Parts: sequence; structure tokens; C-alpha cells
Amino acid sequence: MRSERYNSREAEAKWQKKWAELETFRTDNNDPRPKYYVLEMFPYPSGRIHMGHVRNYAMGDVVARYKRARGFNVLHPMGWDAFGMPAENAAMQNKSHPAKWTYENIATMRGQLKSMGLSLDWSREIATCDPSYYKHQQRLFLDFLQAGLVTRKKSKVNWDPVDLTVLANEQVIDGRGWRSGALIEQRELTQWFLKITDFAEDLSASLATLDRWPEKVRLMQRNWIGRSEGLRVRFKLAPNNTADATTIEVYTTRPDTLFGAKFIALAPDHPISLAAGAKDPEIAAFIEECRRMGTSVAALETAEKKGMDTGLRVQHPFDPDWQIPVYIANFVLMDYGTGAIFGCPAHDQRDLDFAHLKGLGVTPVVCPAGQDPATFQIDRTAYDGDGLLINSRFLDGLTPEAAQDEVARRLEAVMIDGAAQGARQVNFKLRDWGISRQRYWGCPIPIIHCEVCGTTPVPIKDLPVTLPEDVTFDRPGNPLEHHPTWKHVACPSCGKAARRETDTMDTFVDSSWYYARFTDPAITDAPTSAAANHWLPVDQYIGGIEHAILHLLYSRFFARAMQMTGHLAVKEPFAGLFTQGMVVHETYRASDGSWRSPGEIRIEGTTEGRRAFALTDGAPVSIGPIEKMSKSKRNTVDPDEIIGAYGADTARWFMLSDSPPDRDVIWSEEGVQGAARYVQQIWRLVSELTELSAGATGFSDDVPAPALEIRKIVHSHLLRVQDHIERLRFNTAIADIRKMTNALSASIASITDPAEITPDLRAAYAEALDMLIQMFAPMMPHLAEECWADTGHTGLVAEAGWPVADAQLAAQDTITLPVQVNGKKRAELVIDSDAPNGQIEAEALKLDVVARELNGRTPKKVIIVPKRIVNVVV
RNA sequence: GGCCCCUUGGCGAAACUGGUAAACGCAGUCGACUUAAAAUCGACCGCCUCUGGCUUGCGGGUUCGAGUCCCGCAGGGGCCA
Repeated sequence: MRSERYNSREAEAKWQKKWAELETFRTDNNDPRPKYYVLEMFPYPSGRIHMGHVRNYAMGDVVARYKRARGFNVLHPMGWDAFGMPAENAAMQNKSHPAKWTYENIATMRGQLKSMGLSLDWSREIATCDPSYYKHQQRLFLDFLQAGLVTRKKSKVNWDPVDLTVLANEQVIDGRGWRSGALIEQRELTQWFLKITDFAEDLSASLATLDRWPEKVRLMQRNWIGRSEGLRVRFKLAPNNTADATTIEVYTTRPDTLFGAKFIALAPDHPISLAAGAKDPEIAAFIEECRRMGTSVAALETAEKKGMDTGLRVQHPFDPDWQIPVYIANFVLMDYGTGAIFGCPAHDQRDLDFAHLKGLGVTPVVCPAGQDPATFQIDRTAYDGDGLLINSRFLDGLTPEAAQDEVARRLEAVMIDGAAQGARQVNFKLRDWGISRQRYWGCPIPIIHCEVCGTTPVPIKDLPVTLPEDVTFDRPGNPLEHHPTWKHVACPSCGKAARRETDTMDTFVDSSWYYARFTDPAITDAPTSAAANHWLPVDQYIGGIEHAILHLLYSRFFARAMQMTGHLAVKEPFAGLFTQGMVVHETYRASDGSWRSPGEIRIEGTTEGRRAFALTDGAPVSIGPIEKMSKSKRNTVDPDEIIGAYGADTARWFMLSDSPPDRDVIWSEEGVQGAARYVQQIWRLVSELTELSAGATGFSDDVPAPALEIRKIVHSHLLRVQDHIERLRFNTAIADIRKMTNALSASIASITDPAEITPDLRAAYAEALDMLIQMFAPMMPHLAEECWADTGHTGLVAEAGWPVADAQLAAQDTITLPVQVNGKKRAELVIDSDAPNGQIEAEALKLDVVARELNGRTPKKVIIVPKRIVNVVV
């Protein structure tokens, strides 16, 4: 006996158990069907899943279940991005251990994800903090080292003197450490780097091949890599200079503006600056002042421009008698280009500001079209557009592009001290990836420092280098450094007492290759097997836009490095990328300014007059803007509570239905209730269709109108839903499913006499019933299984495949064409869909309204767009 | 400051390559059922001077035809500075 209302709680638990028992979603690497790899960005085990996860994984699951139904061997794994600072912070606060905290969170979150009914192959679950994972990461590090993709060099870092740790730029807020609040110092530390710049050219160029990535993400990566073509130019120091050097080398992307040069600017830590500082205490003080400003590029740009004359002068490359002053400037970066620039104030805003500051003069050398070269002046705004060269001797009249070429050509031919004065160079903004972190909860870098042998790799047979478990977090700094014994080891090469590297790897390393590990997660002797080449690239990767640059770029680098070291055959890990929008919610604030959670308030009134009150004391609460769900603003909704109250299917359906997937979705109680109502509506419709289709046998040779109508509705909607899912337009797929159920309900309601139910109609309802269940199964899998079983099927709908749409049935016999007169719609014409244009024109002109509009005039022309529109032009 | 994106009813939105603007839903109004409520069902639901006219942030352009393409402006967002 079937219950009136669908009980999601019972049904969801039942089907999740069934899928687990039958291992429905376990994927066999040797399955002969075509492969499809769906991956959602794996979560950080922060404690509990949030609505953003629900949205991300609901989308991925629709794709996975849909592709499985379409006959693909689908890989859809899940794991944990499990290393990182929050575990250490929690350990400090709770006097616990990061591993305990992390694994407890994983257990909780695994349970939560399972309650969503995701079609995941849990047998492939990995956690990056597990030695069985990071062992292979250490192996990759050693192979990269051998291949020359790892370096160790001094680098400036943000140093927190209280926490005794290095901070990332985004952890420095207003010059202070985000945790300690201490003033951050710039320190030079020896750090490990992965040489991502070796692949800069390819990482930039190959973006063009990623045609299933959002254009926005490709653009962001392109800008980040920052490829530019320019010229290295060596300026000779004027003969009477006191410097030890004889030339200053600059990098410029605008060699065409060389005749507009007014100064040379050096980075404060340029060797020539330092040498000048050594001789002149005033210069030394200025360099020290620049250092205190911070390293972030944004900080440099917004800071007031400052410079100091070194007293040095260089000769213009094309005129030895023309001397140019050399400044040390706070806006020049040592690690971009050569750490020195020449300034052309007329055509670069920064240079112009500096020239005004120092009174260096401005000479325009590029004149825009339509301006008179004799009078063209630059005042407060530099001109960086196109035009023709002026005031530039032999370059006059050339375009900037031609002038750049000419300057390069001439300077390449001039030799100074055995080297060309000018050399063309491609430059990148991209820097090598510093992976050293002075933290405990990360992957140990498998290196031993020996006083005799130097930095020595840990032999592969000794991997993994595991983290010691007995660590304490009661004092600042790196617990690995404090550990009494861990770092003391024998040198693997000479056997003498040596010291382990105590830096661990940036957690971005962990997530740069997990997609490859999922393809064969159990192998113990290598990071990857041939399975990786079978499965990769990932066909559809889904995650947040916040990873548009770093994670995706690092992963692209890793695939290339793994290819170079024989661990992978592909260089692009993600063929298709989709970036989903956030889950946002209204915010609520009490009169004292503190935030209130949605569970602590009640809302009165509708639309305009909505007001909120605290549940506890009825005090008014102001309704604030809709913002990203966050703990700090307390506008979060707990997925557990939603799933408990409404069921996973309702939560999934609402997440997918309300907004396009790449836009933000507003979580609202009304919206969820609408989805819950729809679940019950389907339940009733399925019950009615089951009754009407009882005893259905099959279609006759000539299906009569009412039954044919049902078939047309179902097949045409199936085609559209398919198309929408393929293009990840889940919101419109859902709209079409709802439309189809509306049409089926209307059809059932129109039956007044049981005699109308012919065998053909019975068969049509039977077909509609099965197809409907199969169509919503990817979104609401539990409800689908319950309905499928309830309508007499023995197997799982998850195994049932995808229904086949009959395009002929879906096609329309007659169509309604709008008829316009002079572009304004005046009438509609119902006509056979295959009617020839001549007939369409004749019938359109015969329409009363059209005849009235024409008022006896003959149409100039009649435009007929097949199956679209008729436009009569008078 | 530069580059990119967005702007459609009260709200979320739909409209694939230029071709009936507002599908599907949320909220709302009215009605049916009910002692009542919930649930459910039915009707309505952009604006106006309403047999017609207008409407996709604002102004212009291209076109037989513009939400869609082009130019300018305004507002919002993102990335890089």
C-alpha cells in the first residue's frame, strides 16, 4: 500500500544503503565503455559541509548520473584537501592534535556528503594528509628535483616575528599578521621553489586550446602569467662615473619611446643601488625606507612615488653626448625584468608622475592621429595609445611597432664589452612558486641537509618521510623545528650526522595532482599508473571561481612536470571547467549591530513590508543586504538541518533550479518549500500515471490524437532536458521538467470519462511515466528510485540508462508563425510546418489584420524566416 | 587607473546562431474544498489614457526586424594594478 505523502527520510536512507550494498557507483578502470571523468573541487575538512558544497556537488552529481545513464563509464571520486593551517590553529586552541581534528572532521563531513546521495565511488577516497598520499607527493618532488624543476634560493618573505612564521601576502592585513597582529618584517629566507616559470610560455599559449573553459578564467590566467615582448637595453655609464659597473641593463616593452627617456630608475635592492648605498649613508637610509614599505605590488603602486638621485649618469644609446640621470625608485621591483627601467614620462603614467615630482621634463615621442606634432603636449595624463613617432630622429614617422623593431635591430648590432647592447626578450610576470612553509601540518619536504654532502634527497626507498606524532603547539614557530629528535638523521650519502629539512610544502601542492591520484588511488609503488592516461584529462571539472588562478595554474604546471618526469601523458589536466556561483542569503542585524542567524529570527509581512524580529525577545532586527553565506555574518543555513527537514532531493532540486549555475543563488525558505511541494506533486503524478497506465500493452500502428499528443509532449521535452543538461543549464532543464509535469497533469485532469482511456493512451502514459522518472533521476535520485520501484521495475533507475528520444515525434506538424507588418507583430498564422514559402506568403497576406494594415498597398517585400517569422515590409 | 563582465515584471529568471520579450518558479490577489487551518485544486498576476498603445538601465546607430550587434553614458561586480 502506497502512502499519501512521500517520506524522504525513510526513502533516502533506504536507497543510500542499497547503492552502497550493490556498489552501484564503484568504477572499474577496465570497463570497455567510453570514459567520462567528472570531478568537483575536493573540500577542505573544516568541520561541516556548507551550502556551497551542496551546490557544487549537486551539479557534479547531475553530470555524473546523466553521463552514466548515457552509457559512459563514469569516474566520480571524492577526497579531502586535508593539510593546512586551520588544523594547527585548532590544535593550539584545543590542546589537541591536527590529525585528530582533521580525521574527525572528515568523518563528519563524509557522513554529510553521503546523506546527499551523491553517486561517488567512495572506494577511491583519499586524504592528502595520509602518508599513503603524501609519500607519492614526496616522490614527485624528488623527480622534479632531478629533472631540474626545483630550486632553492633566497627570497623575500613576510615574516611574523611573534608567530615566527612566514605569511602569504593575503595573510598580511595593513602590514600586520592576521593572527598575531604583529608588525610584519621583510626577511630573506632560503626557500624551496618549483620552477613554474620554465613552462610560462606554454602555460600562456596553451590557454587557447582550453575551449571548454570560461573565457574569464583564461583571461585571468593570461594576465597573471603576464607575457610581454620587449627589449633588454644596456646603457653605458657616462665616463666620469664613480660606480664599479660599466653598464646598467634595463628591460622595456616600449623601446620605441627611447628618445623620450628622461631618467633611469633602479630597484632599491639593485646591486648598483646597494653599491651606491655603501658609499653614501643618505642613499643607504633611503633604501632602508623603501624596504619597510612591504612587498606587495599593490602596496607599491598605491604608495607615494619616491626616488633619490644616485648622482650617476648614463649615455643615451643613440647619442653618447646625451646624459640621463639614474635614480633609485620605490616603484621598481628587483624581481621583474632586470630591476631597472628607463622612464619615458610622456607615455607611461608612473614615469610621468615621477618626472613631475623630480622636475625631469616631458618630451612626447608618439603623436596620436589627428594631433599636430608641433603642438602635441602631455600634461598630467600620459598617452599610451597608438600613433606616429615624433621628436625621435631616425624613428620619426614610424608606427610604434615599426619603431620598436628598428630600435631592436640597431641595438642588436652594437657591441659593448663583447655583448650586444640590445637583446629582444620575452618576459613574464609569473614568478617561481615558493612552496616552503614553516609549519607542521603539511607534507614534509624529503631533503636532508648534510654539512659534507650539501642538500641530499631522501632515497626513494625511504619514503614517506612521515610527520612525527608527538608534537606540541605550546610555543610559536615550527613544531618540526622544536621536535627533540625528528630532524636529526644520518646523511643517506655519507652516513654522518645530518639535519632534516623542516619546511613542509604549501598545501596548494597537495591539490595540484589529486585528480591524477584518483585514477588509481591504491597503488603503492608509484604516484600514478597507466590508468591516469586512460582517465585524464578530467572531462568536467566544477568548482568555485576563487580558484581561477592559483589552484588551476598550479595543477596545469603539475601535469606538465609530471609529463616531463614520466608520471603522466597529458599536459592539460582539465578539458572542461565550470565555475559555479556562490550561495547567498539575507543578513540580519540586531539593534546593537551584532549579527543574527536565520534560525534566530522570524519574518513578518510580505514584499515591501517585510520586517524581522528576534525569536527570543521579539526585538526588531534589521534586514540587511544579501551576501555570501559566512560564519562571521551568521547568514548561514546548515545543510544537515535542511536535509533533515526536507530531504536531500529537495535541497538538491532547489539548489539547481532557481538560478543559472554560474550565478549566485539566493537561499530562501520559500524557495526550498517550493521544491518540497514539487517533490510531493511528482509523487502524486506518478501515482496517477501508474493507475492510468496499468495493463498497458503497446502502441497500435496508428496512434490516435490524445495518445499521440502525450507522446509528443514527452519526447520533445526529453530532447530539451537532454540538451540543457549537456550544457550544464540545470535551471532550464528543471523548468522543462516542470513544464512537462504540468502538461501531463493537465492531460489527466481533462479526462472526464474512463472510456477515453484507450489502449494507446494507456501505453502513452506508461511511456511518460518511465521517461519522467528517468529525466529527474539525476537531480532527485532517491525519489526516482522510490518511484521506479513503486511502478514495478525490478532494477535501479540508476542502472536503467537514458530514455531514447524520437526526434520525429518531437517535431511539430503545424506551427504558429508570428506575422509582422513593418517589424511590428500583427497576427499569427497556423500552418503546416513543411509548407513552402509561397504558400506561407499567400496565406499571410490573406489574413484580415494584414490586409487591413496594408490598406490596398502592395508589399515591398515579404521576409520569411523558416519556422520563425513572417515580416511584410510595406 | 587599465582590462573584462553584468543591468529584463514585486523577486529569482527564460529567450541556442538577431526573428512572438517575460517560459519555469517565488511572492501576491480572488475563488473552491474545510467548523477552521494546513495541504490540495481553479482563475488572475509588466505598464498605460485598454477594440489600441508602450515596455529589456539611459541616449544614439546598423537592420525588414535589436534584450541579443556597434558607439557613448550611468549604476553594480570581478580581475590586475
